[in-house]
Amino acid sequence: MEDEKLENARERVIDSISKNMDIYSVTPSVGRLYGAMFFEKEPMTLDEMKDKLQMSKTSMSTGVRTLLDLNMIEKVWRKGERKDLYEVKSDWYQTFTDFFCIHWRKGIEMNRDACKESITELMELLEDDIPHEKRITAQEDLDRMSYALGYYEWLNKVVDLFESREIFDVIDKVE
Amino acid sequence: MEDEKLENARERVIDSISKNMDIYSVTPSVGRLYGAMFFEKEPMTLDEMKDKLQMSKTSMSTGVRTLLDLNMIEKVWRKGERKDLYEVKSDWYQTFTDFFCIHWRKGIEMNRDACKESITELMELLEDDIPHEKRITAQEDLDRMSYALGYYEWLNKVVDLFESREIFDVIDKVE
DNA sequence: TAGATTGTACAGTTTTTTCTGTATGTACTG
DNA sequence: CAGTACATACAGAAAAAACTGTACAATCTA
Repeated sequence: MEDEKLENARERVIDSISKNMDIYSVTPSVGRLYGAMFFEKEPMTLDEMKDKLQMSKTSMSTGVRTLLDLNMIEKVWRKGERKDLYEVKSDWYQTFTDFFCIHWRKGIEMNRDACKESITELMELLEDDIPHEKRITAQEDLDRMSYALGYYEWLNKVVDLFESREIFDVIDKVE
Repeated sequence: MEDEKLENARERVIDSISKNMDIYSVTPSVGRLYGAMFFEKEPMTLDEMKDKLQMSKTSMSTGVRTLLDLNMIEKVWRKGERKDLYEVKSDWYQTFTDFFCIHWRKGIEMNRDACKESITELMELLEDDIPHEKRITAQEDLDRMSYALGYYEWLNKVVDLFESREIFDVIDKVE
């Protein structure tokens, strides 16, 4: 009776987390795994996960690796315990900023490099004596890429804001 | 000759954009479509896209819809033109904040509601006379959910920061 | 109104991703 | 050292997603 109510309350939240974990580019199964771990008092073993979620141990293994890569869970060491133990990282603010930073830095860097390289090429091209029409196109592309570069610079600063934790000066954590 | 250089410069950037569009949860094909439109001076029709990308018109149609949903491109009206025309939105800062806000609000709202509902249930449960052990569990779950709620509140404020454009007071746009 | 033209719904195919069971390497235990 | 317990690599099966071609509804043209 009380069990059921407790279970329902948990299940609702786990379900919601699972459904929304796609914002972290993660499959619902992995989301469910995270949700399950979130409510577990003790760190979990792969076998416990597999029993809980009724899935293969292999899936638990890969799911755990995914969550580790996302810095959402961590490995716990406990003496005399042979199995690996995992629990969710307790600081969700940190988890968010980690994800945000990794996610966007990745996208920024590569695009910025590509833009820089192409900008150089186009500038060289513009020094040559080329048909007027090509010159126009080159100049337009150059403008576009320069705009992109400025945007990436801004975005980088936004990421810095989170990475440096200054964001918490702007928006206080909620206790 | 110049054509080739121009093409190379573009292709490099389009390629990079395409590869990195997964940060917008978008397939490389759609990323390539976006990249192509980015460099196109004039708004494009579906047929032009299909010729450019050598893909089916259906794919262009769904791709365009995806990009429209993301507020990354917009429909352009031009008199005497029967075909639909599309071009990339020019304000990338706006595009970013739109995406950021939609993306995170979605995740927040549902989880927050789930937490609220479950919190209410658990509080009711705690008013009853229940076994000590259950009481402990209920209280622990309650704490976890309250923490989550606080975090979501914070995240909401972060989204507000972007939506209200105050972020540009914190981090200036780069010209 | 008949005849084109255009965008998309839909069904089927291909490709990609997720999931599982077995097999294997590693590390602990006695 | 043999024996056990564990996590994961790998290959194949199942499921999901992306892509295509056809069909059709809506809109324009004459």
